[in-house]
Amino acid sequence: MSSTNSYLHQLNDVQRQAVTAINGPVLVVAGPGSGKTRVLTYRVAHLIEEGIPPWDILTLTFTNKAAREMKERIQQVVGQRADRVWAGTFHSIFARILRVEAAHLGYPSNFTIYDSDDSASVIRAIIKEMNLSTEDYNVNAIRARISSAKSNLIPPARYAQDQELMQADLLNKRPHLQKVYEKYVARCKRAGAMDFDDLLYRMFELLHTNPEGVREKYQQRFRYVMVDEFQDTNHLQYEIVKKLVNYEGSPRNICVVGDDAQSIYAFRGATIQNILDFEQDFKKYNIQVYKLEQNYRSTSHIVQAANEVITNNRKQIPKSIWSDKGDGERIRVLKALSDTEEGKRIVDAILEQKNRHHLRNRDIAILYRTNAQSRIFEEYLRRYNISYRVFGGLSFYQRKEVKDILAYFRLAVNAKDEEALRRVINLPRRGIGNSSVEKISLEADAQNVPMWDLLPRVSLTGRTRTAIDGFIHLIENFRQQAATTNAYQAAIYIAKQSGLVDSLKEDTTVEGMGRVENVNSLLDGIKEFVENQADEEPGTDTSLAAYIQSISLLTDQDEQLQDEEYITLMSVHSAKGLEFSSVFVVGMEEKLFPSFMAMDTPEGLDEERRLFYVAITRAEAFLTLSYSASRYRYGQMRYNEPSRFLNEVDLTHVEMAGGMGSTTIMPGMEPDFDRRSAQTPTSGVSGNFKRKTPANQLMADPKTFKPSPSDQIQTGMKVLHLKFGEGKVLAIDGGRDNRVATIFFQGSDTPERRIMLKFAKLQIL
DNA sequence: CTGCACATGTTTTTT
DNA sequence: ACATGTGCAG
Repeated sequence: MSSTNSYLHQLNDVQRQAVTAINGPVLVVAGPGSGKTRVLTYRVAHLIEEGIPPWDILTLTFTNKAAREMKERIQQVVGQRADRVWAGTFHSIFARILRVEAAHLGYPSNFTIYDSDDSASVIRAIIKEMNLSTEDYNVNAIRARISSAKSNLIPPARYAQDQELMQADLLNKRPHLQKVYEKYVARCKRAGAMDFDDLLYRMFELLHTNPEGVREKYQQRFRYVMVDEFQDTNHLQYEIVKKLVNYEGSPRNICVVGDDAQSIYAFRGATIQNILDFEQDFKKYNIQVYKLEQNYRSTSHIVQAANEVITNNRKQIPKSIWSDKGDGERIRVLKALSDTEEGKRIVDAILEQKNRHHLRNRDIAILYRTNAQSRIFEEYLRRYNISYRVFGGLSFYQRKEVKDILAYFRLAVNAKDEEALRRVINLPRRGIGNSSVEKISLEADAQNVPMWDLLPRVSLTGRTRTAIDGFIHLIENFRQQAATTNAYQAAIYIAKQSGLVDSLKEDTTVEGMGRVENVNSLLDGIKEFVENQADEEPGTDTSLAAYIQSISLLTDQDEQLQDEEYITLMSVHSAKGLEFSSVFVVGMEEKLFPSFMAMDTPEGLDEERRLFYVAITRAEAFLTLSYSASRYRYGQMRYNEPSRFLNEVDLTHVEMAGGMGSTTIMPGMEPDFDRRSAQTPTSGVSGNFKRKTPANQLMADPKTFKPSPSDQIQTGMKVLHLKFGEGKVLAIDGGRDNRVATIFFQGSDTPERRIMLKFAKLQIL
């Protein structure tokens, strides 16, 4: 039956093998644009067609969007049965299970999920209460360290015994970090709250301690497990997966799909070691490995450039991505003198492309290393009247006014939630100031009870006492509402009675009105939630608690957009998994891309390079890279050198057109503010590139290497190149600002190379 | 307790 | 540049 199924004919040989190998462990290494999602979804569809009950299948992804798309695509093949598959993010699936099993862990089933801001706030309070120096105890650094400890399965007690960790903290002048960690965990617990890491950690704990045989329950439940973006999993996630599938007598029907070259989240604990470990761990169970190497997304120049770039990394799973879509356009490189000029040139180029190639806005993306870079492009896009959308930055749910009202909702659902309590106990002002809150907090800590429980009996008098009693009454009232009416009714009630909306309305500035607007759209969203839930199946949960749960794992990225026509502006990180006809990767400069934070270590640099790899492989047909000689950073003008990554792209893939500003735009559209930036337009395209070199062939010692100024380099000189070693300059040609040297490097497989002197690092010998 | 001036710390961030 | 947090005077 299944062999005649049409979906199998939509796959190439390797893809089909990966889809139909349903028994035993499978590792799929999937290059960019190689049909990874297709394989994953068809594999699930295939399982169902083969008679596996959908509810036996678990697919874990990283984003809600990926999970949703997968469900939709499975549905297209197998229809409604797709709804019964367990498809979701690690966090959402585990949260769902943890709500059911919460009692085993000493948690209420309506536990709150703390986001990163909540976590930071808890840590900040602990540092303050312990009277630790806020200078040495940087909140974000501590949060990262706690997160990393949890991700590596090191609870506070084990942390205390770990000499290496304790020693490192001591050296960083944070000897009490372990104590902060311990308190943090205790506080989350007593607040009935789990942070993002807890959703994983507690899941592991549940399977590990195995109360009343829950482990076996889920092992039998999930007989087929799949993991997407496996290169992004951290140690803890892999340990959970192993608990689920790697046990005595297990069929070990586990399929992981990933690409080591696209691992860009090492900074938060993701490790490609998991891919290597997976191969080892399942070796004896007849593991099958498939490599998807055909790229269906991009033309050859782009794919080959990507291949070249990534070979500069020290470690990787060998693979060769190829495309049969033809050479396509060469990669363009734009140079600008300032960040403003970069903005203008990019937007000019966008206009030109739109005209010449009839691209729609949605075909185009501007990708950058840091979100702060978006502003200048926004400015020009606005001026040119091109619609765009910026992704990333503050999410809707992170806005203050939204968080404030959500805090009331959270409190109505779980009164133990201390972060929510701190947020709203004096909002709007009701005369319960910092010192009172501090007192309650310290007392709660001493007695190890939630702050909420202490409110009635904490020794405060007079006005404050009255205010607190009023607050208790208010929240009790809200709890009542939340328990008896649906989410929308309760939300409206709370918004009014809390006084929050009224106090927001007092601010009649544009921003103030925007905040009221945001609260209103939140309320609209809740209304929609109630209606949708009611539509689903009669009897589904439309409570405020259910609403809070549904949004606490959502981000802005999940927002479904109509097919509006806009240009996409986002960080390279956010662009992973997406594709566009035309991609502009901007800010290709040292210290920016690669980031100065990651430049010092080889591992950091490799990750930046993978990030660049991700960036360029987003492009289907047109790829433009740009850099600027200077830009503002933290309010200060900085001068930057072009990114070393530009050097790693072979010249053959780059458009060398000397086209001086060939980016003419339609007459009459030239904005006059251009005159304000008194910059002369630079001559068109340029770049600094090298020819193909084998990776890891350092022929000069980087420690003693000192590049000479490029304008001193003349014909006949002996020079040293970092990668190619010693060479002789045979000739120099090109314009004054664009000199290209032909250099003969002895012993290289392609001894004669043409190198752009402007940036190439050469030392005169 | 509240409001304002000053100081501080800035990569990326699926959840 | 800019937002967010802390300290101090009223």
